[in-house]
Amino acid sequence: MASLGDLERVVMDHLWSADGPLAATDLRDALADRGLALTTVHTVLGRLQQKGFVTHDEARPRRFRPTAGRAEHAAGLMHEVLGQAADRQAVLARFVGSVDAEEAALLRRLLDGPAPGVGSPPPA
Amino acid sequence: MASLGDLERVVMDHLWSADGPLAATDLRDALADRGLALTTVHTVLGRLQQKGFVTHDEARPRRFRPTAGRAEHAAGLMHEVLGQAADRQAVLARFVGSVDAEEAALLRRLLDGPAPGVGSPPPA
DNA sequence: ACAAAGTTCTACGACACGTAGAAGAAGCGG
DNA sequence: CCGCTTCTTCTACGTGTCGTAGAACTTTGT
Repeated sequence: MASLGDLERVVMDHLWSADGPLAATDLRDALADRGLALTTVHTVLGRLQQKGFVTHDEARPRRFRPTAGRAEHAAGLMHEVLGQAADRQAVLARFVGSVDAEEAALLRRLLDGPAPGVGSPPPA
Repeated sequence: MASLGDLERVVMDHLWSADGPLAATDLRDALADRGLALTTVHTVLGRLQQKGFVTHDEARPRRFRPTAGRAEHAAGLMHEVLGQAADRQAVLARFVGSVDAEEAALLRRLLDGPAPGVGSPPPA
């Protein structure tokens, strides 16, 4: 999985938080604090598209949306890290050993049976 | 946590796999397939040191060793990913939902009680 | 003390990323 | 239908990181 630059990550965050697909102008406005030119937003969106993180529809003011939800993305990264490790057991052991009690409890619940309501809803 | 370049990762892999600390020449020899100059190895080691991934002793042929074990590193990365996520529950749910049965069983064991023999031995 | 080996300093080319101008394409009000 | 505005694409530049290594300096062994 390709990695994200700073601006790329910020853009993805906005897309993930958004209710629906966003146009480039929406993002430029959302990132108004950076005072970015619209073309800059487009360049970033183009790169995100090349990397497979976003897609856009065919309608004319292109609307972009993430190809995977924020949680899927993060879980995917975790898997990637785990997959690269030679000794997955050891990694999982360290990982489990360092999660806090609350998360441990959550993990137990998740392992004992797919938690209803927190399944795998497709991204908005 | 800073990220690793390709060569940096290879070097770390060697250090992680090694029994004890390695000198620059050991690494040059271990990476003989790349035909790297010794100075190249030193540059990489210097950058790894700056990033906090390795330390060296004071003895004259400097001997380098990782500051954290391979598993600690991977687990740390997983935590980093998880920590950045807004909705940690959702991420954990996706993560657990996509590990294979064997790993799920391992996770359950690890959560139920620290697995003996796979504790947290400090890196060699 | 001298040669060999090790270490540090500095540098360069390639590439990713933030940034944006210029040019082309599409839609809209008249 | 037509020009104006907006959107999109193409291309480019500056900076930082990384792989790479030469040159110079330091330490060690004999």
